[in-house]
Amino acid sequence: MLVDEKSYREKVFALVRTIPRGRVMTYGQIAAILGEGYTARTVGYVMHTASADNVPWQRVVNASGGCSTAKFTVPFDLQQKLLEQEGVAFNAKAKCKLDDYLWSPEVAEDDDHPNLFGG
DNA sequence: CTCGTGACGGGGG
DNA sequence: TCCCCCGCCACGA
Repeated sequence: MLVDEKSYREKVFALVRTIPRGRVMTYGQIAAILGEGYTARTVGYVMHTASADNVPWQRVVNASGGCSTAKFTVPFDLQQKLLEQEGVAFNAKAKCKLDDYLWSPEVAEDDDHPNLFGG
């Protein structure tokens, strides 16, 4: 690859772009996969610089399965709404079930879930 | 170069 | 189970 020396941010974005519709990843998981130098904190920082045009930022949630963006970055619960449109269900506590929706690029083929994107 | 910030995560009460 | 505190490291002024 000609551009293996991507920016710190580009690596995060590249990974986020691999998250399929109807699935999510957590900041900590992304940091763990990218490895050295990456922490949930920095991944979160990087994500806030992302553009909706370049990255499906909505598919990144915190370790609790909730939307950290709901606090102030975007109007109210936009992220949750976007995810719900993709088939990700949230409970009354505004958390999605990570056991069902968490995406792992390394075990992508192991998915025994139904086609959430079906539509 | 230095200081403070921030879309996080884990442990204890 | 929820809330608070501390540590983590890239970025911007």
